[in-house]
Amino acid sequence: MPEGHVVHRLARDLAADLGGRRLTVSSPQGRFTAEAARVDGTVLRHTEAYGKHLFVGLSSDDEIHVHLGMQGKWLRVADPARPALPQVRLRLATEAVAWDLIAPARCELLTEAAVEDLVRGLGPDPLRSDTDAEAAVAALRAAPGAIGAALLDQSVVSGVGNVFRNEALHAVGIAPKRPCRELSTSEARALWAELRRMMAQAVEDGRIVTVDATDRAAVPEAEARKVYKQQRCRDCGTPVVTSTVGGRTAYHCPREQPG
DNA sequence: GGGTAATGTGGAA
DNA sequence: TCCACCTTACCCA
Repeated sequence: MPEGHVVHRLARDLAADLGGRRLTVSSPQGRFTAEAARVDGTVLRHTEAYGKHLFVGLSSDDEIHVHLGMQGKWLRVADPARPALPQVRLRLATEAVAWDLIAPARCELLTEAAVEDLVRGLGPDPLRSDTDAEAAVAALRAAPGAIGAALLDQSVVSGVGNVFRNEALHAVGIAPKRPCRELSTSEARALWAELRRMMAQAVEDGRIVTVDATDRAAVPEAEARKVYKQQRCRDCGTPVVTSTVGGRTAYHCPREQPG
């Protein structure tokens, strides 16, 4: 269940397994059958993540665009001879390995021009090296409404989901309901830097762990965050406050995130 | 075995 | 603001 770190990690892992390889493309579930037939036998040229969007570029000049939505996931299948489950929307296979896409919100073929249009509508992605930090800071300060809502708006910044917005705001001591226009430049800079740090760490970990731990992999999922879905703040023990911000449940520590 | 929430988004109301 | 979508995981019985 994917925020941007999952998509960036997938771009990397798919490229490692499938980059430069000729693909057998199929849609066992049937909702991508015509498109799969069109690109079956093409070579995977590159993969790219932008926000929560994944693009798989093929030698036919088609791009497969995948958005996982809330439930989508890719499963790596070590034995490509093993038939896919019937609910698999898309299988990308070589003779060595297969990747199966389950329950995506979107899976479609786009032209490169259509990809550019889509990406143009996305705000800066903290996980990309080609983003302008000062532009991101300006966009955050200029956004209408609360910072907790702006962080979920993919046209303001992209790739941030409900876990990162709550954990990053906590890390920099900003309450989710603070209006964007009230944020100082230094606050917005700290928030952007924290998003970049936290999300990059999550790409490496393959999960979101924001508590301090020597062995990050050993932290149980339910205890991996400081405020998100926590009863008490894992820094100071203060009861976590829940509210609705930007249409989703926000979590914050009233002591460390005043206002 | 059933019921529900879920790290998301877009369209209807 | 609500709801539908796609599926899984976890809780409860």
